[in-house]
Amino acid sequence: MSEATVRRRVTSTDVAREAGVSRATVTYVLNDTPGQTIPQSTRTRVLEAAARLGYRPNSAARTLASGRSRIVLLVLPDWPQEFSFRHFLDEASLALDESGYSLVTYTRHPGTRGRPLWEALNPDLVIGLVPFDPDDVASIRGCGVTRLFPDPDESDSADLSMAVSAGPELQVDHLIDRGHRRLVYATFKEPPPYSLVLARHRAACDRAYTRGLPPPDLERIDHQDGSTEEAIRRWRDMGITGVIAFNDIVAAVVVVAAATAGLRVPDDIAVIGHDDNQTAAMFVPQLSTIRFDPSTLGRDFANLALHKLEGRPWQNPDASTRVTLVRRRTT
Amino acid sequence: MSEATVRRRVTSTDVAREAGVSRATVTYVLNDTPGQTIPQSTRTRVLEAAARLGYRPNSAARTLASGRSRIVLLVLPDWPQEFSFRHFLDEASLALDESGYSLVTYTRHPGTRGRPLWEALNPDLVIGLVPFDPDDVASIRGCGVTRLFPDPDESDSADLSMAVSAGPELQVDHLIDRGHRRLVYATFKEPPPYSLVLARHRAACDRAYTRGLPPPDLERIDHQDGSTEEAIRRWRDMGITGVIAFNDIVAAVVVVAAATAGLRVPDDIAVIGHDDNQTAAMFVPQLSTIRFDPSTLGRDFANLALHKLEGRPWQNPDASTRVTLVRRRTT
DNA sequence: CCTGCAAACTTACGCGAGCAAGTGACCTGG
DNA sequence: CCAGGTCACTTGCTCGCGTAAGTTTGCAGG
Repeated sequence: MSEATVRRRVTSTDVAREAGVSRATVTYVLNDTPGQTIPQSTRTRVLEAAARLGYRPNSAARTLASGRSRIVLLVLPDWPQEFSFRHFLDEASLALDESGYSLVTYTRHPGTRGRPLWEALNPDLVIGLVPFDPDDVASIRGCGVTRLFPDPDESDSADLSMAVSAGPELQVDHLIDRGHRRLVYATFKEPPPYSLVLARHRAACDRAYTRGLPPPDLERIDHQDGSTEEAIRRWRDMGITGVIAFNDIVAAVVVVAAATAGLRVPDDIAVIGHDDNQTAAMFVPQLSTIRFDPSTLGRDFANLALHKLEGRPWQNPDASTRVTLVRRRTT
Repeated sequence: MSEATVRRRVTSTDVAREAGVSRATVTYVLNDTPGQTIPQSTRTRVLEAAARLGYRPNSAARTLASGRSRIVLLVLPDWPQEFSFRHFLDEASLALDESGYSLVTYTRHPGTRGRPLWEALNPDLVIGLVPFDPDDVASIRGCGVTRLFPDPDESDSADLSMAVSAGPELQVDHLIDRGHRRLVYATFKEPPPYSLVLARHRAACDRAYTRGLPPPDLERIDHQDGSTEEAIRRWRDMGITGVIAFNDIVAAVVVVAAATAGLRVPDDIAVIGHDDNQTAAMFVPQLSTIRFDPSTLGRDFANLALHKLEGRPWQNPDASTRVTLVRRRTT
């Protein structure tokens, strides 16, 4: 407790001296290294010394020596911050923490100049919610990261993407089941469609195809000018009656514009959102949308990471049990 | 380009061998170490060798040897829901990147168990958007981090908090200027008010005080049950005519509930949001709110960080030029 | 009484980079 | 012709930790 003249960081050497053992013993005790027999008395002596001095291992040194940083880097595409995403991250980082890993999130969009974060962090694993482009893969590999997901060399990309595609599939199914045959996919003009938009759109196209319909066009609307109303009239003239919205905000804009254009929702045109945003239930009319359980998805994610990191058993969970339809008043 | 038998990471030793110089020379060239005289010929030889081999310095080794990680950790009280926050982060990390630092964001809420991220990252600087609680300060210091902000020992907390308080101050001023004398501050019951909520509320209270009004109560509403309407009737009976909403979503809920309760907005009750959310302009009626320029704030933030890291000059920018009032139809 | 073996440690090396302190070679001024 | 100073490097130590390979002690079995 005495104030040292120079506030130097406590190292394992200090702990060793304090406990009256060698540095190696300290490491063995603190890391529970298997294959070492250490009596309880020594063990407690070391642990108490470490606690007394407030020892924190230097993560850089540990990473250098062991070759592992115990960091998982989650790369997010350009991403509107849905409220539920927080729960996803909470759950994922908690589950990873229990196994000694730290989760770091990194929002990266195509235009980014500058050094990517995986270069600064030496992560053991880099996970993208959507596939990486080839440049990024090369960059990640060049930093000595051997584990990444989705890994283009392993063709396992399907695993996590199911969590992305299940929602759009439900949207399409629901609209078809309500009798709609001609559909569009709507998103915002600004910001330009990023990878998550494209991934959801592709999933919707695939689903429409398997249900025997043509793939819905990707329509980019704007909520500033009047272009949305114009688009809606165009859709009506084309016989389109079902709108798959990228998210609830897009859905809200479409619904408002439909009213302005004199169309009745859902009779003339049905709209379904995605994410079950906080505002979705408050909107007038209340939005039909897709809800997913972020906590469970977070745990799924952590399990996948641990599978990649340590080869733990893993089976792809059934996404359909994680994602559900919420029908309200716009379909 | 030949496929090595074992894919080993390229080190500075490899570069040195390839360039025909010693390792020290490589370090000097790549780091532009001042005080070293290196002829252009050698310099290019080293740089070309590094490029040819695809050399990436090992950040753990560098951190260990130099004692600096070049990582800035930004601790957020809660996952940002505001769209504009992305621009803030983009701009901040870009500006930091130009000086060789990486920005890592970390969402930490009070209940979090598990190892905090500053322990795993060895950041050079930890910045919180709102003040840290004492436990966290101790934890951060215990990890060998000497620079943190706001630093309770330096009483400089005012600098960044102005970016937080300017919005609530504008909200209060606007309502007062519109003739409202009795105000409340509204936020959601779920999730429980976190530090950003409390910080904004405190700022509103301070402003009300300087304008000669009693501090507005912090009212926690719910958008699921009917409690909001009940609250609104209560407010009406108390003579409250102005509602300061924590953000635009809260404002929207209040507006909807006011309509349900039979009050006219803004005649019977005025509501002002915060953040100029994407939905704010689309809502019916369109929400009055607070807009701020996230890019400029991001650059301000980066400058503050560089000031803390390297003692660069810094003067507190005038927050009032970064934050503006957007009056629409709810005030 | 000696051998063998496990328990309970310690010694010593290496991870990859930064940096202080050398070390020749060359030049310049007196 | 030599002292002194730059240039252009290299040698060697260090950061804090993980871990393989010893080393000593105690005890059981033959």
